[in-house]
Amino acid sequence: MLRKKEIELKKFTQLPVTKQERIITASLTEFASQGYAAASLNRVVARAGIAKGSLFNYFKSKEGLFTYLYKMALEQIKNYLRQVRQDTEQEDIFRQLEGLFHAGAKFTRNHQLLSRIYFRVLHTADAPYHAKLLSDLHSESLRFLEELLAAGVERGEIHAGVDLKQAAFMLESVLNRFLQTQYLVESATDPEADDRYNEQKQEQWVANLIMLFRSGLAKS
Amino acid sequence: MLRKKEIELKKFTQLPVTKQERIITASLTEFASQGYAAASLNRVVARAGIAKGSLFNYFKSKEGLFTYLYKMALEQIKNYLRQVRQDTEQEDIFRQLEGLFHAGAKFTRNHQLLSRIYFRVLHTADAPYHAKLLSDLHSESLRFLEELLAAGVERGEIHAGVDLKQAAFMLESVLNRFLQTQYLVESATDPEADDRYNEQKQEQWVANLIMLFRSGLAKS
DNA sequence: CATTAGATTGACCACCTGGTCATTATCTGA
DNA sequence: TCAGATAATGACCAGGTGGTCAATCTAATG
Repeated sequence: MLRKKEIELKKFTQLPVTKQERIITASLTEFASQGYAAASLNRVVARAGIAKGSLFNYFKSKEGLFTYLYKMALEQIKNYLRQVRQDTEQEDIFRQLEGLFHAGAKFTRNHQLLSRIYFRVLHTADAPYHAKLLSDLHSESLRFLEELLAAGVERGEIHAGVDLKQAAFMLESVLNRFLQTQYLVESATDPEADDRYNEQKQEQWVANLIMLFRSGLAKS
Repeated sequence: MLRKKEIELKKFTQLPVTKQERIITASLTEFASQGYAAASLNRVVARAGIAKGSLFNYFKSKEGLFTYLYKMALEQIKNYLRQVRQDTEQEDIFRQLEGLFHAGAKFTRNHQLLSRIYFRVLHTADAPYHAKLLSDLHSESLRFLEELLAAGVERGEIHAGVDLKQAAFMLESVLNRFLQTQYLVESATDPEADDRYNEQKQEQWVANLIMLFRSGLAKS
C-alpha cells in the first residue's frame, strides 16, 4: 500500500517523459534564478506549459516540489562520485584528487542549474530543511574523501600521522570553493577565476594546487 | 551639497542611537532568519516599534536598507582584520594564520546575525547585487591573506616557489568553511563540529590544521 | 455509442508584500 | 503662546503569492 505522498509522486513519474522534463527544467530554472522564497510557481507553470492545478496534483506544495528536485540531484551527484572513484581506482592518491577536481569542474559546468541551486539556494535561510539538506550533501563528500585518503595512507602515500577527518575537511573546503568558481565564470571580474576556467590553464592550476596539498607551504 | 540618498541616510544616522539600534537589530534579525526575499518589512517595523512610513523615510527601499546593513558590516569586518594584523605583527606566518583562525572564530560567534547574513543570505540568488557584494568581501580577504603570505616569503618562512594567489585561495576556502561551522554549532549533529567549537579542543584543531598547511599530506 | 473514472484546467480565494501619502503629532524659535 | 517646519503615523494600494476546486476534457471500456 502506498502512502499518499508516494501516490502523488507516482502520478508525476508516470507522466510522459517530455512533460516531466519540461516541468523539471522550468522548476530548476526558476529556483536557480530566484532563490526559494522568491521563486514563483505561476512562472513555473507558465514556462512548463501546464496548468497550475496540475502542478499541485503532482506535488503537494512548493516545498514538495523543491524536495523532489533536491533528491533527484543528490542521486545524480552520488552516481557521479561513484563513477569518478571507479575511473581512478588504480592511480595514487594525489592523481585521484586531481581527477576529482577535474571531474567536479566538468559536472558543475554541465549542470549549471543544479550547481546554482546548491551554491546559492541551499545555503539560504528560506529554503526548507536547508540545514539538513546541506549537511547530508556535506557528509556525503566528506566521507568520500576520507575513504580516499584512508586508502592513500594504507598505500603509504600519505603521512600516517595525518588526521583524516581534518584533511578531508580541508580538501572539501577547497574543492567546494573551486567548484563555486566554475559555474559563474561569465560574471567573473577576477582574472584568476578566468584562469581557473581556461581548460589548458586549469590543468596546471589544479596540478599546482594538489602540489600544495602534497608538500605544504613551508620551506622544504 | 548632499545627494538625495545621502540626505535620507543622514536622517537615519541622526536618529537617537537607541532607536537606530532597535531598527538595525530588527532588520538584521529578519534578514538573517528569512533571507532577503522572504524578509518582511512589516515584521521589521513591528519588532523595531516604529511605523512603516518611518522606515521608508530613513531608507528609500528594502534594497536600500539591505545595502546599508551590508556596508555597516563590511566596515566592522575590515576594522577587525586590521586589528588582527596589528596584534600578530611580529609572529611568524604560521602563528599569524593560527591567530587569524581564532580571531575569525571569535568574531563569528560574537556577531551571529552578521555571520548568518554573510553565509546564508549573501550567497542567495535573490539578494540584490549579491555577486558584487560577495566578490567585494571575497577579494578583501584574499588580498589580506596574500599580503600576509608575501611577508612570510620575504622572511623565508614560506617556500619561494609557492603561488601566493593560489595559496591565499586555499587558505581562504578553508577559513571560510571553518567559520561557517562556528555560528551554527547548536544545530550540529556531527561530533567533529562540536570539537571545533569546544574551546580547548579547538585550539588543538586549529594548530593541527595549520600544521597540514605547513607540511602537506605526503610522507616526509 | 454511452458511461465513467481520472487527468487537466484556470478562475478564484485569502493573504501578504513593498511602497505611498494625507493626516497627525512633535519640536523649534520668536 | 502661536506659527511654521519637520517627523511620525498607519490606512490604503496595486500586485503577486501559494493553494483550491468545480467544471471540463480525454480515453478506455462495455
